[in-house]
Amino acid sequence: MTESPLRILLVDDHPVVRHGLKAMFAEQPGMEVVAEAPDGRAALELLGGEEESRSGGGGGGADGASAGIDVVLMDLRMGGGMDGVSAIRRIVRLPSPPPVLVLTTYDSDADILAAVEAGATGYMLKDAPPDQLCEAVRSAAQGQTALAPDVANRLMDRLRSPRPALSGRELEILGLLARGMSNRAISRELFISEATVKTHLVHIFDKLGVDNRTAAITTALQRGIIRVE
Amino acid sequence: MTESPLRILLVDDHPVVRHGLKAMFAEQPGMEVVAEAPDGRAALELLGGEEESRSGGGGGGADGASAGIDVVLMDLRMGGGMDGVSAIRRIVRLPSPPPVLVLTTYDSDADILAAVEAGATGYMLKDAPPDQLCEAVRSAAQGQTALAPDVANRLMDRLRSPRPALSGRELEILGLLARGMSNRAISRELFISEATVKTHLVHIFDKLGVDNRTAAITTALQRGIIRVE
DNA sequence: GCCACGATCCACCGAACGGTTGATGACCCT
DNA sequence: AGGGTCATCAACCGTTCGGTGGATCGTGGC
Repeated sequence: MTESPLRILLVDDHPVVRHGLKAMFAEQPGMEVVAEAPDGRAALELLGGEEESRSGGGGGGADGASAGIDVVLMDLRMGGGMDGVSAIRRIVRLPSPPPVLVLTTYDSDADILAAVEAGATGYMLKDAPPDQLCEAVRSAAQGQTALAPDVANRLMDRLRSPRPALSGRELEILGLLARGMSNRAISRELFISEATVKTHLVHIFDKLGVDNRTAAITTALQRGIIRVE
Repeated sequence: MTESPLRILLVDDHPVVRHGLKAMFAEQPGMEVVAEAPDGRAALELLGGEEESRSGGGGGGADGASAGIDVVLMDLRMGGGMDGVSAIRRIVRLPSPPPVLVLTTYDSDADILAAVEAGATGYMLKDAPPDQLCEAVRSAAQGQTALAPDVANRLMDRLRSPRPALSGRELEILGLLARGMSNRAISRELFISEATVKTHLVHIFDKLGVDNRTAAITTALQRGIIRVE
């Protein structure tokens, strides 16, 4: 149906993975890796999105933002450079943005939701078999959602039993909690009273379905609400 | 110097990564991927290590255990099948074991130490540039240690400021702690008194350099002493 | 305007936690 | 026999935490 091959932009900080995907797509008819980037920033530059300040232009070299890219394959959590989610958020704001298919190792709620909310067209895991991956890329290129089975299940679970979302302040306190800080220490850090910290904690425990701070940390980690490091 | 190419066994649960490594080594003269496995169990079978019970043999088909493999490239943390560390532990017990070079995403203390202690010849990270990787494979094939810079730094740090090791019981209690259990719950789980739990906790805090249970969990996670999931 | 929600604070109380000291038995190594 | 480590328990005490029931204030939506 389409005559020209799908032009793919790879964004992944692992040279090995980039190499593998490139080789994999090289074997597939109608798919071609035309660009690579080790992080979000480089990807945006390739897409012509780094020049946001140059508004109103349009007579530049590359025509438009898509810059000859039909689909972006994007890893999350890339060391050093721009985060995958931030990159997605920016890419979808480009004039005529290419669809972004996330390809990552992690399947935590936080990663999935952040990516989808940022505007990802699909979410695949790196342990997927090659043909599933190719199929997903083809779907994504046409703008259709492509989800790995595990990811789809997680989303369905979430819809079935919706978790109450933590407010911004609660997330902030949860983060400090996970650093091992006491209520008093948190209160001083945020310039609020200890009583307020306790109130927030009660709400956090409530929303997470736990009854003490250690359990709050571990369930938050499990659900990917917070992260170590 | 060596005339026949290095024969490599890849062990990784990600098809993409296997593909990438294969393509990468195909470009390198004197290196060749001759076998692949998605997990430790499959790797052992390829190496002829699944028949441990056949002791005293030696006149079988394949000569010895190495089965024509010069070096094993092994991921840790593979979904489903046998863990990478367990696989290494078994491989090095084979009659004439090939060197095992670990290639993984994670650089936590726990992973590195477990792998080295299990008998890994080297430890590289997946974000390493291809030529560094090839160099490491060559070194490993000759039985020489090959460490990624970050990994080497971590090990040196550890040697400079040796951490007191947690005892078995302390690790057990730390694990339960990280599940959000109270002292009383832990005591009931382990059939010991609450006083004993508290004593262990004091020792754990001491060794980790913290002063409360939440901080204990997070530093233990950071150092890779315990893991989420 | 009113209502919902989030963020802030207060007071009280019982339970849990953290720190200390001290003690016992088991085991291993020398 | 002695010294070291580990695991076990006890009593005590001050601090922190968790739970409850309030209260005020601002923002944003209907």
